[in-house]
Amino acid sequence: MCILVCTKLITIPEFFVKFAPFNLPIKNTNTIPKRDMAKDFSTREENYSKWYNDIVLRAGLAENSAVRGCMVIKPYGYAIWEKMQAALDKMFKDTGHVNAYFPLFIPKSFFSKEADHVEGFAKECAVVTHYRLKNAPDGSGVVVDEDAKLEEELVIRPTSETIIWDTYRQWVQSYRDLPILVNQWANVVRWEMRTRMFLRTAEFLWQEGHTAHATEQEALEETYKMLDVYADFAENFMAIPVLKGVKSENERFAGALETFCIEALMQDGKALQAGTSHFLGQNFAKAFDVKFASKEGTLEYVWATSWGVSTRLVGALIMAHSDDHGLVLPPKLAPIQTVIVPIYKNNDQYDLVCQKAREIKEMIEKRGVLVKLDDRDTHKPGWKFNEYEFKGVPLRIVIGPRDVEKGTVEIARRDTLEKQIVPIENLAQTVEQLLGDIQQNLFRRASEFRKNNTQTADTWAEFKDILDDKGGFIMAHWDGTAETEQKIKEETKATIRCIPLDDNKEEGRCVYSGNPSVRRVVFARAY
RNA sequence: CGGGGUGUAGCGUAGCCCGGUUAGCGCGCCUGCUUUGGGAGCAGGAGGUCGCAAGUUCGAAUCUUGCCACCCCGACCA
Repeated sequence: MCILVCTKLITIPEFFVKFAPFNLPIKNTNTIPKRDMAKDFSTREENYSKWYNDIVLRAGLAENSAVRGCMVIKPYGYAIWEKMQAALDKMFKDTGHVNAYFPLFIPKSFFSKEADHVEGFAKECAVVTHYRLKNAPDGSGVVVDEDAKLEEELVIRPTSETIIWDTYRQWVQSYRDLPILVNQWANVVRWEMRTRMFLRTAEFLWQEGHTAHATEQEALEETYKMLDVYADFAENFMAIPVLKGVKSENERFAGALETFCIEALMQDGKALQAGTSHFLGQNFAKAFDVKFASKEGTLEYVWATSWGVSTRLVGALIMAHSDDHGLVLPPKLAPIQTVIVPIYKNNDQYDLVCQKAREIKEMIEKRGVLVKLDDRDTHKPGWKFNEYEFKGVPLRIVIGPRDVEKGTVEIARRDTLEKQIVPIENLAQTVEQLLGDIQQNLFRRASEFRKNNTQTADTWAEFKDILDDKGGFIMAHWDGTAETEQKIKEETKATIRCIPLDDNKEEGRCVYSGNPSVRRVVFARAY
């Protein structure tokens, strides 16, 4: 499963910009290895979907499992998720949130309480109906014990609003109990028809924040605040520029009054929603009867938000930065930031070089850099180079007998594939600086790409031409109706990704209907 | 759930039409020697109920039927 093959080849715009020479006083050997086309993984241009899949599998991020639509996240992929979790969790705590955990199972009846919400999720819920197995009478294995039918069936959470709001009713009596600023790290299940590793799986990992507030204003502020946290994370950790905006009615979260999102652009010109923050109004408070006594002594329904990002971000990370040599990771999210590969011809050299390598490792680690020394004798240096390149390790340090003699190492950066010889003296500082450069360069490169793939369309013909050509974000006028949006989707598969939060008002005519419009919105084909 | 396709070693595959020695090859794996600054070479070796079940036949990876799994396209979606 999950191995998608594109029906047509997508041209990947060449966006790699030449990187400025390092501002370090060192010789640049700069031999960029050619990609060996005989190797058995795809390029972006050949087959983008396959390229994506090959990276996930070959970089050891995840693999398909025995359960259809579910993946096994392997240690290296999980390590990336853990780094994302660590950064986000800190940001949540820094903005006053605390973690908690709510059950995986939700009583079926909870879903009937909020009409839009059930409408949105009913079609993709896994349901637990029994609680016991027994041996089959004919000895063919185990079967469900029909006598163990649950009185009330349990839904495996597709999201936790219902169980959380049922709980919040118990927690809230007075304005003094507010706000509640809770986040949970959890798995959820949405029974998807078609799945792709990380981008859409039946079960996925995420965090969901659920907050309760006394006033509409405060809840709205929370919604915006968390959107900003996500945008900050995307740009500063993932090195992916994102558009902040509000969703159209069609794309809004089931049960929300307003859904805000960050939208990122992938290298194949498709958009990917990288995070959402919902203003839920009083919908859930009313559905679950969560009221509080205000200072004035009146009984009010509380105001709510929810917000989340998922393991889908790992997919975004892959598609935003990686190249035909494999994964490219931004240093801030790389489980291994620098790998050291020793070169040697015999045992004496091995001992000499590895001893120096260990010293270097320690020196760099003192700066808080995650370093791995690969001193395995079971693989050759060339093999290791390719291995770590494919795994997206930002920096590689190579040290051999000649280096030990001269007090140098070779250092290669993954983003530009450039190599240079640098002195061991101050190496830790060099590494630190290069990691910072790489982080910045990736963001700059992705921003450049987005800029080059964001176009305006004023006519319907233009609109369709852009989609047929290279895709990307299309800024176009829209008459604000769901009907027009639906028609555009049916004809082109492009949807409104968001209505940007910026202030760029501009009178115009809807690209489809010709009706008046006050601003451009962002269209794209999306994941 | 509709339409199409594919199941042969850990992975990728040849053989299938037109049934007939011991099912072949590449990668990977194991052993030994030589190697090690961009995926090492040579020699030897291990590994297969040919998706499952039934049928046709002297004989089935190959033909027939049924089932299962997976993949692709559509509807749905973070």
